[in-house]
Amino acid sequence: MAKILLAEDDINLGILLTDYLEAKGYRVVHLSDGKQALETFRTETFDLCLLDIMLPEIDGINLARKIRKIEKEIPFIFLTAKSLEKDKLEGFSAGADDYITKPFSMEELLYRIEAILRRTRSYTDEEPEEYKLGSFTFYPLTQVLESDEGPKKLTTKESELLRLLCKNKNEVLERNYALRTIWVDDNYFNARSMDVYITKLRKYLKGDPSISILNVHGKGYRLLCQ
Amino acid sequence: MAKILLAEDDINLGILLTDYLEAKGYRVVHLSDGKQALETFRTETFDLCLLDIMLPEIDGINLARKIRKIEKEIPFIFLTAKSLEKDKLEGFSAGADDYITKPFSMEELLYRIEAILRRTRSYTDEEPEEYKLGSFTFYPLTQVLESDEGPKKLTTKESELLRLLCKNKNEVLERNYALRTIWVDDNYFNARSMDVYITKLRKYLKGDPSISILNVHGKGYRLLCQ
DNA sequence: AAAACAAAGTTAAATTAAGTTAAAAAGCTC
DNA sequence: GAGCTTTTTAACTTAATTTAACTTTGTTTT
Repeated sequence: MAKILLAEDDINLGILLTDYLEAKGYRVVHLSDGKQALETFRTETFDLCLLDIMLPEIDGINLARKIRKIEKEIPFIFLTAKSLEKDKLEGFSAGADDYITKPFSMEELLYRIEAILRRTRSYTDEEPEEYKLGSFTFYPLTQVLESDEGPKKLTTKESELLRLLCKNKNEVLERNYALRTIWVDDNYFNARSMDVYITKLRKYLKGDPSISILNVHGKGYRLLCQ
Repeated sequence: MAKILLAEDDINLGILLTDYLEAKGYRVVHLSDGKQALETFRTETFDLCLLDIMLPEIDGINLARKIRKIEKEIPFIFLTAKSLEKDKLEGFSAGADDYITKPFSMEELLYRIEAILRRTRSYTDEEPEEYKLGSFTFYPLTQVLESDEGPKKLTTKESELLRLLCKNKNEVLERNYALRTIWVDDNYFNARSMDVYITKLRKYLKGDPSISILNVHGKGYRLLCQ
């Protein structure tokens, strides 16, 4: 299971988070200042960093920059008490993968952690070069969907959605899972946006009647194919 | 972390800058006149100089010229209260890497410092001699892109952009990161300029269909190659 | 089973991002 | 400072994504 570096100076919150995440099966190393966190990062390997923005010694954003220099691919989630836009911008420029404003629910945080680990793993884990879908072949890396008619270049969003459907071929891909993975945030508007993309994918795939994207009401979608 | 020489005679601003940059993890040595700054530069080593143009004893521009004689490669950023064009011109002729007009935000300054350090460091870090891109070979140091057709000399901007793409081969190179690294400032016009360079690079690389520069809408570019 | 509600589907418009090409401006070199 | 290259600006085009408005389908309530 994933190993998480938690840098949080509020001791109570830190312990709470550690206990919760450990209960969910993660390994958590909790440090209460930026300097210690950096030292720890140098000597151990982690899958994800959970950094408070306001930290003694080295603040979260600079800590992230330093960590990024050591390991380019590691994902960050920033925690912050203030919902200041400025922080948010700075955070993203330091390479934040996500951002959560205090107070937040443990469950919300867990969702985001899982979404990020899924995203980062999915590309580092061996990604299939191609998916066979009836008379179609989908190449997720190049974002191309090939049919008898010839190749069709997909947009990023189309391709990511089709990729998730393929990974869960013949099983239910949950709406929220997809939204969190592709759109990060599963709000109303992103959900509408996803509807539009489902329509587009159905249109692209309608050449072969053995392939279809079924809706499972209230749950998600099932990509059906032999 | 980088060590910065700050020459600023406005004591309040000097202290403010020193505190801010130290909080961001830099080591800062603050001097309030040109003579002291030069003396200090002779006895210690720095990674970057932040010089006010108006300084007692030796003004910022002449200070820069003297410092350049001691260390040829050191980057400068000039600070000035007046937005006088004349100053700007003189500053650049003295070898300024960047220029910031008071009043400026601390964040703005930080961005520029980071962009410059990235640029100057990236060349001292071990840079690959060549990148293999399908049937192309790109030599970042000599700025040459070689294909079956023969070698093509790239311009500085073309080469730097291709270099960043290569460094992030098969992953997303973020637009803003590239803009800040190559163009220093990620404003609208520089972004348009970068578009132009992407078009140029695509044209140069179109000889090999296995190589392509994919756009990831709202994020950046992905240099795709086997 | 009709009404009420919620979820999903469709289509088009609006918005924002990116692509292309040419011309203008800025930098060099001799 | 003429003649070159490089870079930026401009004008315009195309494309990706989101929003909106409206329709259909499924589920629950009474």
